[in-house]
Amino acid sequence: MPLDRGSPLALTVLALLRYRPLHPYGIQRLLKQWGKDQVVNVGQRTGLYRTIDRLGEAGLIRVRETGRDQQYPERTVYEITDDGQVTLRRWLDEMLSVPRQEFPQFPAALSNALMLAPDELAQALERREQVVAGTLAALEEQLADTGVPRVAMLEVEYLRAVTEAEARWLRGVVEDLRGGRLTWSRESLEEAAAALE
Amino acid sequence: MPLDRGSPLALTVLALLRYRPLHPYGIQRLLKQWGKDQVVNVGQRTGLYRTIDRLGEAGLIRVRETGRDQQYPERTVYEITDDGQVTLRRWLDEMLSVPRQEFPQFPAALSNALMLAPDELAQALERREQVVAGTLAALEEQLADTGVPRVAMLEVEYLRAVTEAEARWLRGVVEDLRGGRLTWSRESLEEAAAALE
DNA sequence: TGTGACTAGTTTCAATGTGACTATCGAGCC
DNA sequence: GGCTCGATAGTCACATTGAAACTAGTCACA
Repeated sequence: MPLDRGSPLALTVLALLRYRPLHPYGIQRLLKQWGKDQVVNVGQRTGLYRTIDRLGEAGLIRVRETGRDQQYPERTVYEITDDGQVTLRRWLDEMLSVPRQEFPQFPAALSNALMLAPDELAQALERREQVVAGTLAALEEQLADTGVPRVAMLEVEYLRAVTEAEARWLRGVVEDLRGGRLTWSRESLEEAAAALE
Repeated sequence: MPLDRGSPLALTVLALLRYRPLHPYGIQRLLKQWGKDQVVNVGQRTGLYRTIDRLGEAGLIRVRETGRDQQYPERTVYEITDDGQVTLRRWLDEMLSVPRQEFPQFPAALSNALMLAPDELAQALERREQVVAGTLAALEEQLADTGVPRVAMLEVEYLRAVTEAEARWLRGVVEDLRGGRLTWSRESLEEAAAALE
């Protein structure tokens, strides 16, 4: 059970334990406090506990101590092993350098856009535009907050870059739809489909 | 079992069956032929069969006929139901208009960039740059191929937009790393971490 | 004494990702 | 004839992931 692939959560847990031994709940709190909940799914604790179990079985982390600190329930504190340190580096390097084929919902949905009438599509994309503009603003705000070294904000920079591209693209398409520069009809599409097949 | 959430694959299968009743293997072939394998995971057939089962149980598709055409193994041809038509519209609208929180690997990895030395990070990101440049070129090529109406290429347009943003961002960061405009040391980071906690 | 918020963890169910495995048919090779 | 190869079609098994519900103790406060 060598655990050859690193999930975002597993990577982040390992990295955090490298910084300091901690118990699961503490990991969750610290990750949220550091805003990592933007990029890893720490919301559902189930996933966190399962990840920790797997990391333990693979020997990448181990129990350091277990005990209680009067007012709190029992806590199991984990620490990273040497094996964990090595694996962490490997995972990080691979996840950074090799883009992984993922299948987000939006492009898949877009690829069926022709099912809708131009006006319906415009409405749906406008609603998306609103939300995306909101998250973009939030990202900008985070970047404006100085005091944090840039290297610790790279993921926010990256997210801003791609979110901005999405927002811009959405604006363009909606304008084209509203301006009639992008249209289609059932007939024209049936021809095209027939031609493809 | 009303199946309230649509996965990329489920959406695409429904959409395809709306266009024409077909058997699972045929669905896979046609999706690949239409290049949908870029945006939905049709590579592993297991997922496809399971999706079809679920769609059937939910009453969104039904068996139209099952039989064999001498030289081929037995085939079960499915068709979409009225319920399926309605659900398809609902899913499509929602997937287009409401961005779903997803957790891709790259941002999660990036958020641990400070574990590496500046030079190591630069190397990893350069390797990524290469690959991303390649996929970007492939997307451009698809878009240059005229003959397909624009509405049928929206997902490619979108992917180009965000991929281009990623490529540009990567170039910028690598340049800053190589030029020494983006650096850090263990000490400076420990201070920052302490301040955050 | 009750209520809500925080801490900590478990259980359950559904969906996804991946790889390996079985089996049939037709075509070409020796 | 016997052989392999590739396309067709489908199944099995296993691990991971996502989301929600459920249990339970502690603390603050009214």
